[in-house]
Amino acid sequence: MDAMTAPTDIRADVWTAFRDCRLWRTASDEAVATLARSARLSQVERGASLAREGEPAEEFGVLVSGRARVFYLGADGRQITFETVEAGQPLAAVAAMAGARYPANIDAATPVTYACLPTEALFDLLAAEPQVARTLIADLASRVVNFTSVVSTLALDVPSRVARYVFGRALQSGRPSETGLHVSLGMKKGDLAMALGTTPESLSRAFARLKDDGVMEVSGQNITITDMRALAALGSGYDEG
Amino acid sequence: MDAMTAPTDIRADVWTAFRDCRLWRTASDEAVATLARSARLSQVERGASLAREGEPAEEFGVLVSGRARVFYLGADGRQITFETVEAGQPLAAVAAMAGARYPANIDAATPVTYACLPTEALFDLLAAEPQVARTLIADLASRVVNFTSVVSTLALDVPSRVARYVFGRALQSGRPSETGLHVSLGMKKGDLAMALGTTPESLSRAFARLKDDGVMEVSGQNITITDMRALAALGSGYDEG
DNA sequence: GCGATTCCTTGACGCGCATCAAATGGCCCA
DNA sequence: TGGGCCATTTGATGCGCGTCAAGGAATCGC
Repeated sequence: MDAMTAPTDIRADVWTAFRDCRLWRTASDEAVATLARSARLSQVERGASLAREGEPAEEFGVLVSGRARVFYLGADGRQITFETVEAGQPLAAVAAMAGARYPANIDAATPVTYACLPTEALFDLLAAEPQVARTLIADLASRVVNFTSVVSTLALDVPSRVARYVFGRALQSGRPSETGLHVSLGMKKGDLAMALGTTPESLSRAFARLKDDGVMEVSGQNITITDMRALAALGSGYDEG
Repeated sequence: MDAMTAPTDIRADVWTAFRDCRLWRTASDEAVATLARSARLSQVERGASLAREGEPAEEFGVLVSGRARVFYLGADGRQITFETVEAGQPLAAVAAMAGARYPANIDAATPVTYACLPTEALFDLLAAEPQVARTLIADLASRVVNFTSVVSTLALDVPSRVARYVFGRALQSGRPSETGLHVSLGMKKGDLAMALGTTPESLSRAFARLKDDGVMEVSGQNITITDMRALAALGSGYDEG
């Protein structure tokens, strides 16, 4: 992706993560290196908590390796996954920029390495390179837009949410074959259930129903879409930003 | 609020709306005036549509007078209100900055006057006065945080959503008395039902239940909170930004 | 004061989903 | 090959909420 090799005083994986981070995509290599140097690295095991709802957000992070899950903890202990964060993506940056408290919880979904930065480091970068602001603003705005899609997804029933998800996967990684469009779910069904704000049981029934209706075939994590038109109609409103 | 009077070539109400707009709170009066001058004014009646989901967002607006409702239209025609926009607040600015399509619909809840601007006008302002970026970023970030609260609210059952709303009202405008904390709902119950993503019937039952449980007394739009602790527990997770 | 409209409440009913419980299937390892 | 563990499925049950329908209650008009 980037021709530049890591500065010798920065770990290669850390450099890659920072350089890939879309918040400051348009920043210079030097500015990114400065940012990376001021970071504090942490390594935690699967299941560890990276942030708890309600704590003041004075730092933000960049995920170096592993996967983290951002979720809201309902009053009754039920949890809804907002998003899954992967290497090179910012962690809790929004709360930090808003100067607010964390609005959600973050857990490590796998063993995770992440870099921690004080919020001010980000504003220092903006002062040094003002053109980065436009990138950052566009990114934040996109996040707001994406959240509206999360909300609207929750307004649909479970089969529709599944249809929307599969349709989205098909758009970005579907492989045609003579029997239909092949798609992989990309995660275990239990995890998918959580990401869609439902339970494994209901998800299973939703797949059974979509199968009965002749929309798709299901075999483990592998899906064959047999009626793309019906799938699109079910997950209606989907648009890929 | 502002000592400055409107430039003579700008309508007083338009100037007030632009000067009050929090997106460029830190901009100079001249910059705001430039912005206001490049705006196109429109006036529509109650119920008119200001933006439709799916249309490309090449302009954004500032509400000069009246109230507008931002809502998502579910597949079955049900609608969920995201927020209510009042005078001096931006309209569809997020979608414009993201360069995306409108993710939601906007209707006039009352007769509305609004000013329309091309997206580039905003970026011109940022180029002229870079310090505005920080304001804008903080505001956008807050919006993202607020959206997470919308999502988490939808994860609660209806009585909890009501409790959360009343609790929030109590924090910002509760008046103590010997019988309890007096609060006004601030809108008709039918409107509140929509704002909370439910129906008037369910809202009515929720109030009845809260009354039975001894949490509050209800009389028209006037609420008397008799058990603040229980109310806070029901609407748990609330935090005032 | 009286009707008309709008708003709110109450009851009955059905649907979708979460929950509990149990059965089935896949996979690794001994 | 057999046992244990986990993911997935299936069935039964109950609850919350939206819907339809009807009955008050408040407000505004004249």
